[in-house]
Amino acid sequence: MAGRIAAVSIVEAVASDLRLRIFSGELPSAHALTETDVATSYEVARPTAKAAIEKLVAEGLLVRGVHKTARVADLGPESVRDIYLARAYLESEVLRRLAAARTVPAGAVQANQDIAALATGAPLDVVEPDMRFHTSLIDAVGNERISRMYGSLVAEVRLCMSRVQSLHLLDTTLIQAEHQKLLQLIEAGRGEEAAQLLDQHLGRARERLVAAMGGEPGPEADLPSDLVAG
Amino acid sequence: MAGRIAAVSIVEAVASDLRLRIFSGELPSAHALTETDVATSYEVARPTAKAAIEKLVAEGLLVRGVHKTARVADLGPESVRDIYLARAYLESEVLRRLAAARTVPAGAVQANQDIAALATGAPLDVVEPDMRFHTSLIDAVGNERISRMYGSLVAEVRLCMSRVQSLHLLDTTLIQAEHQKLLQLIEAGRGEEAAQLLDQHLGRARERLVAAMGGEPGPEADLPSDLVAG
DNA sequence: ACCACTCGATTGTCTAACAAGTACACATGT
DNA sequence: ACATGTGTACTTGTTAGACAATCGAGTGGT
Repeated sequence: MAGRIAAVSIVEAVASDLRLRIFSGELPSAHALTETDVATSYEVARPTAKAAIEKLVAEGLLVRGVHKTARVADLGPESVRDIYLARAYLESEVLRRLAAARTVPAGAVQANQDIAALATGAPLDVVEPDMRFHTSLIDAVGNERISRMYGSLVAEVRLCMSRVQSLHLLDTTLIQAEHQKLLQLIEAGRGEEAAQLLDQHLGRARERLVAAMGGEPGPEADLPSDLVAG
Repeated sequence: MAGRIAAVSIVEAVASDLRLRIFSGELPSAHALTETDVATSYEVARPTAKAAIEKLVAEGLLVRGVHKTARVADLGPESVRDIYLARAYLESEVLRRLAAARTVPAGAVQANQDIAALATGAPLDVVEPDMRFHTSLIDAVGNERISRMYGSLVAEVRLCMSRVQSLHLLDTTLIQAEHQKLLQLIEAGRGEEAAQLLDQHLGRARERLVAAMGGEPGPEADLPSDLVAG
C-alpha cells in the first residue's frame, strides 16, 4: 500500500492519491509511473490503474506518448509563462466583473486571513491558502467552465511549486498585503486597477518561479497589462 | 457498424466518430449511450467503449452520474451564457495581445475569406469557418493551455449549434464584416477597441442562441465590456 | 566504433466474469 | 386510491487473465 485513500470511485481514489504524492514531491519530475506498478502498489487491477493514470494525463500532471510509460510532467520555464499568462487572462477579467458587482467573496477573505495567521510559519504553507484565495475569486463568478479551467491551471501551478525547493523567495507578508489591496479595490468597484495589480502580482510570482527554475527573465511585453493601461 | 472511423488509437477513433455524430445532430440531446451499445455498434470491447465515453464526458459532450448511462449533454440557456462568457474572457485578452504585437494570423484571414466565399450558400456552413476564424486567433498567441481551454469551449459551442435548427438567424454577411473589422483593428494596434467589438460580436451570437433555445434575454451586466469601456 | 538484431518490459486491446448499483414494474399494506 | 416495500432486469464498476504490438536497451556482428 502506498498511502491512505478515500472512497468514492476506485480510479478517482487512486488518481487523487497520486495527485497528492506528486504535489508533495514524493514523485519527482520525470518519475516513471508504470501501469503495473500503480496497480500493485494500490492493490487494484491494471485497467483501474490505467484509468487513473489517464485521468492525470488529461489534467497535465503526467505526460506520456503512445506505448510509452507515463512520467511526472517536467514543466520548463516556458510552460510556467504559459500557465501564469493563462491565469492572468482569466483572473483579470474575473476581477473586473467582481468589482463591477462589488462582490467580495467570503472565501477569499477567509483565505487571506489564514495567510496572515501563518505569516511567521514555514514559507511553504502559504501555497495552499494562496491557491484558495485565488480560486475563491474565480468561483465567485459562478461560471462552471471558468472554474474548471482555472482548476486545471492551479494543478499545474502546484506541480511547479513542488519542484522548487527554494520557496523562501515567497514573501508571505507582501502576498498577503497585495491580496488585501485586491479585495479593497474590488469592494471599491475599481476593477481596472484590480486587474492591473493582479497582473503585477502574478507577474512577480511567475518571474520568481522562472528564475528559480534557471530560466531567463521574460520580456515584459508578455503581459498585456501595459496595453490595458495605455 | 455505425460509421467510418480512422485509426490512431481505437478509443480515440471511436470517441472521434461519436463526436462527429453528436455535432451532426444524429445523436440528439439526452440520447442514451450505453457502453454495450457503443461496443457492439463499433465492434470493440466494452472497456474500449467505456474509455471513449469517458473521454467525451471529460470534454463535456456527454454527462453521466455514477452507475448511470451516459447521455448527450443537454445545454440550457445558462450554459450557453457561461460558455460565451468564458470565450469572451479568453478571446478579448488574446485580441489585446495580438494587437499589441500587430500580429494578424494568416489562418484567420483565410477563414474569413472562406466565409465570404460561401456568403450565398447554406447558413449552416458558416459554423465551421467561423470557428476556424476564432480558433486561429487563439492559437496565434502560441499558448498551449489557452488553446486547449478554448478548444473545449468550441466543442460545447458546436454542440449548442447542432441543437438549434433555426440557424438562419446567423447573418453571414454581418459576421464576415465584423471579423474583417477585428482583423483591421488588430493590424492597427487598437486592442481595446478590438476587445470591445469582440464582446459585441460574441454577445449578439450568444443572445441569438439563447433566444433560439427559449431562454430569456440576459442582463447586459453579464458582459464586462461596459466596465472596460468605463 | 557503428549498425542491425534480438529480447525483455510495457502498453493496447480483448474476452469473460462477478459485484454493485439503478430504475422500473409489481405486489403489498393502509 | 395512494404510499410503501420488494424484486427483477439492465447497466456500470471492477477484476482476472491473456495476447499482439511496440518501445528501449543491450548484444553481437562488421
